[in-house]
Amino acid sequence: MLTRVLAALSDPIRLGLVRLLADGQERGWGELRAPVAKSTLSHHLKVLRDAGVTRTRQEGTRCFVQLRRTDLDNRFPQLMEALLSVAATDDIGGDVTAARRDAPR
Amino acid sequence: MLTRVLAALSDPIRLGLVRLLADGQERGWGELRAPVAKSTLSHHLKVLRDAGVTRTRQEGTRCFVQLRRTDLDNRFPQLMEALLSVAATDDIGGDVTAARRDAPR
DNA sequence: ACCTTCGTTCGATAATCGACAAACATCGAA
DNA sequence: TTCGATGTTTGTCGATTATCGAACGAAGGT
Repeated sequence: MLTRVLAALSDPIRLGLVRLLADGQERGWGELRAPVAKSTLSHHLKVLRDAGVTRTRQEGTRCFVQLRRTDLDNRFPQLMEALLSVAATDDIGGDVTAARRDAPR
Repeated sequence: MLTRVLAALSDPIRLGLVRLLADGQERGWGELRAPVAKSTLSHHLKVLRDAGVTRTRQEGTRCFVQLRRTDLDNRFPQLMEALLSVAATDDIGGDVTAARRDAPR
């Protein structure tokens, strides 16, 4: 549902997460750095997952998040491109980053 | 703010209103037909106005609503185009219509 | 002046949301 | 098997949201 996706992306932190994943690279949950508690981050990732924006893969005790770019592009042509472009220009969710893969939490 | 616009458009009724106004034509408030009370409709129009999506012109005792298409296209290139295309395909907010200009309320 | 129309604003209510800490579940390592 | 690391779930808080009906204020018409 389009409205679901728009609601999911109408939060700066979630949009920041999407920006971070925009290169198509899978990211480890533990790499993600956002100015919220981990339970809140888990919540945001669940919202994105439930809206069909991201996919989560579990591997042992840790999991990896990925943007469902091709699915989104099929269902909502041009939308992510337009969105990511504006979000980058305005640096929305710029406080969401990724730590080095071997960085301590 | 992008997130503000996304939040504004994440409601089916508001997206329906935007679809209705997508042709650039100005519409009389009284023409608008949505399955909500008039106070609720007023609220939705205020949300769209405050997000910079629409403009309202008052003329005497009635007012006219218009999509700020060129402003939106300048600020958020390609966004409305992508959004309106998907919304049309999925018929989101299809229960929002416009009555004939001389129709009774 | 009075009434009507039009849209906004005001409460009220129920639902949802973002945030946190704390408890929990799972899995690998020691 | 005990421990530690990793995410999720739960409970709670305050803020926001969608909705309604009713009251309101501004114009215009009678």
